Amino acid sequence: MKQLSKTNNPAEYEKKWAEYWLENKTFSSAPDNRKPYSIVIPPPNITGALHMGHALNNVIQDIVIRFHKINGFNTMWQPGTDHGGIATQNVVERLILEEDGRTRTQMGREKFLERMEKWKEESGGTIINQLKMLGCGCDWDRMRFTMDGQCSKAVTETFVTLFEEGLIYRGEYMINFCPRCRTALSDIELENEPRQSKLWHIKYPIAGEKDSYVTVATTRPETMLGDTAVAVNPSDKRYKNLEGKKISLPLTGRDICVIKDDFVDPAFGSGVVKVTPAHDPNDFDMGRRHSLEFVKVIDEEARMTEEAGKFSGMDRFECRKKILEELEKLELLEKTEDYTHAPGLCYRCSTLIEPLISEQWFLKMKDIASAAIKVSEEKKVKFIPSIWEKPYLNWLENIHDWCISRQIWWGHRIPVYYCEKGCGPFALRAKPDSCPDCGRTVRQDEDVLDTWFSSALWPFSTLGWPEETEDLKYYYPTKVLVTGHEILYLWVARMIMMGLKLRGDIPFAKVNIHGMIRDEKGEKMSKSKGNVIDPMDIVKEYGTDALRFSLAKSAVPGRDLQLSDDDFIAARNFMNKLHNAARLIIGEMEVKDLQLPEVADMELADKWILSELETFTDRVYSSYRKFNNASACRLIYEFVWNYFCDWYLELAKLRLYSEGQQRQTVQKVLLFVLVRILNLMHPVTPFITSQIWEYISIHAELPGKTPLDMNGKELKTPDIPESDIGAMRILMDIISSIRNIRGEVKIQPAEKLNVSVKAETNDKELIYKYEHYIKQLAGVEKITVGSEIKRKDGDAVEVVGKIAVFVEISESMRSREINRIEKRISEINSVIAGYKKKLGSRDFIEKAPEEVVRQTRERASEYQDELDRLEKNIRGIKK
RNA sequence: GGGCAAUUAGCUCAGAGGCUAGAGCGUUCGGUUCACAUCCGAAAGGACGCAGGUUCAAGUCCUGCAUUGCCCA
Repeated sequence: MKQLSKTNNPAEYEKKWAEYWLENKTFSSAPDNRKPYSIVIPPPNITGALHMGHALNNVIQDIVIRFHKINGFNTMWQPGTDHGGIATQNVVERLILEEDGRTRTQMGREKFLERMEKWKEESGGTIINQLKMLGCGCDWDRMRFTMDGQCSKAVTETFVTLFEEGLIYRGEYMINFCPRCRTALSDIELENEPRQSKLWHIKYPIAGEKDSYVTVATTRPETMLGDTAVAVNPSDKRYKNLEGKKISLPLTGRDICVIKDDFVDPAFGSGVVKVTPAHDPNDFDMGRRHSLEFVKVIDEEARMTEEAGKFSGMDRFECRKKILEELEKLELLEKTEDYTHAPGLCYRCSTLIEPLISEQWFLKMKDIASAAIKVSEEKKVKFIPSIWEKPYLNWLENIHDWCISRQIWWGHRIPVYYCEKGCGPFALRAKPDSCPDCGRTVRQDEDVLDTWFSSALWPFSTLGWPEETEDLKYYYPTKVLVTGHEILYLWVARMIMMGLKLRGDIPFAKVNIHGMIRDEKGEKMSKSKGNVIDPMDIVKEYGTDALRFSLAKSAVPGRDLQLSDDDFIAARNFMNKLHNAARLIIGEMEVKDLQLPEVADMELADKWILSELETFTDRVYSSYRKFNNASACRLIYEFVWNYFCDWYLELAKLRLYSEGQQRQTVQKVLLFVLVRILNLMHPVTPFITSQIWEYISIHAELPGKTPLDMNGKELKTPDIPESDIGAMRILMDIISSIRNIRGEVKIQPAEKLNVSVKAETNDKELIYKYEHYIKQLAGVEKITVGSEIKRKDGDAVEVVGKIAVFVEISESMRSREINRIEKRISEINSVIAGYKKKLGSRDFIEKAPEEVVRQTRERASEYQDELDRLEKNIRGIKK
């Protein structure tokens, strides 16, 4: 008989199973007459490697998929990768700079894109391969890439459709420009990080008046060169006198006007603000309201323009220094304060954003957004947990038009063409040979689309849209999207909007939003902090299942996860526990199939564990259905360790190591429970459960080839009378009592005890019948049971309901026993006091439900009984 | 400035208005038992952030406050 090893060794079998699922195409799916259960992966960027966030996100999805597959759904998990626009281009730009010292502009667009393709081929599959090793049950034959032919077609179709409807337009607006990435960013691609900075108070002389000036405060003195006004709040009485006057802008020789605008906060600085319409979003709006001049003094490379006069060509920070020096010399710098503010940073490279005016492509969002608001309000799309609904709605209600053009090369080139003569722009599904209007040569728009433009189409572009494919009909809408909250706006909301707009239906019915991974100190994991845990290191050290289990167990809905080594160790130990339980069961196994014995042949423990199994199964199922994997994991852990192993296996040994009919009976129950456990655990820990399943299959025939191929819940457990469960609990309580005495009074575990039990008829029979349980688990030599049993002098005592347990102890242990009982008595006294107070309240008796009152009375009297017995007995010991 | 969340054992966290508020780790005591020392048995450890309120009954619901974190402007 093949034996399992003494400790679980995941490295020995994990690779085998990962490959098994791939080679057997276990998770391939095609439309059929079963109910579909489809999800789409949040496509990871082709840059970089798997981090804990990916691991968590994908483990959750795999749990969902495996759970539903076990339950008979036709599951389809759409895998793929995202081209990752700016992020990916940055990586390759750095690479070519290292390789041969060239920038992308030196290299040229065509050559650069070739290099990008090559790089994508070489390293683009890293994360996907790691996901395969984690056991992720994607339909790998359906692998997509946001820039492949299929997805690109969807992008073009979308752009042209929206353009034709007039929803996409080109315009000159203030956008966020990253001078390092050299591209526009949408307003949600910024990050704000508080920075220690200064607030400079600068004196602006009033034109034509000697020694008369106003003071403006700014965090960006270099933009003053582009000021075209100063503004005050119309209600600010202090500055009534400025009306009609001009300000002589220092360092430029220009005179600028004074405007009144409600935007100005009279409490900020002096109440006068400088207005730089070309370099600040708020000033831009003011500039428009007051028809101010827009003077661009900083360019796309963050250098000062010609307009900056003698500062022209300087870097923006260098210019700031120079300007401050000069103002100082002119005695125009009134004061400098420390100031903390949170300027916008590029979410890809953390460079300080430069607000610039430029011509970009925008998508009108208002109407599209209102449809997305409606489906959430009508609960057609549900957020889990629901707290995310409000931020989602709030964002949509205040939505801005989406700047979709990017000045980079890696991405979907905007399908817009211009005629050399000036016809157009034309948005077209295919590049025209010549201008549709005049026949001259055309050129394509230089810009590419925002990465998120293509990912917004992901749930249907992957299924063949714009073609009306069978896949699309069968799998769309998908059932649930599993993702983190950091891309709620960037991605989730946009998918819903695009799904509704282009497909006329929601892309998914539910959005399961999980937390973020933090380290043991609660800090965000980041490369710069150096506190990242590489999931692959954890896999190597503890095994994939341990990684998966600890992630799933920590992922309480709506909360961030804090992970430390302890979590992985605990999960590893649990896997080992399961392994060893299986080892015990399989090692002794003679039964050939999954048939439970007749209830009449079962012992009490058998009935008890089957009943508990049923209860736990229901609770685990309900947790899985609510996407509460953490709860499912905790329940499984509790059942396997504290019920099955600690109690049932220990009791099972009695029959397992004996001869006769009962040896078969207990083996049948053991196998049944084990198989159900494997089924319940499989979604979280697919490797070890498959491995154990395989070992079982050597000896016995199971209804499925792996835990995935059968639904353990369909194996019916018999109905067990409540009284049997109660009886088992009494026995367990007696055992715990004896163990408690042993531990507290410090009797060596090896020392066998003599116990006498005072019990009435029914209980007496129960204890007689199952005295071997007590002997086995409490280390008891001899038990005497009777209704007339009297405590012998010096015996230790415990009370279990109506039963009193007496344990013979030696003279030297008496004082410990007295302490123990006295402590217990004072404990019970305070409990009883609580009950008395409750039961003494007329309100409680009258208003609480009858059932609660009855229960409370019962418990109170039980405690009173226990107290009485203990008090009676302690006198005997003290004698 | 607005919003949201969190605050429970030394640590990390669970917790269906109603059993004496739980687990894991850590701590203490005891264990070479034929599945497992990655283990077994026992114990200690808690005004559930503060102050009010609702309720027969509040860790749980409501209000305010404090601290921390996140999102939005």
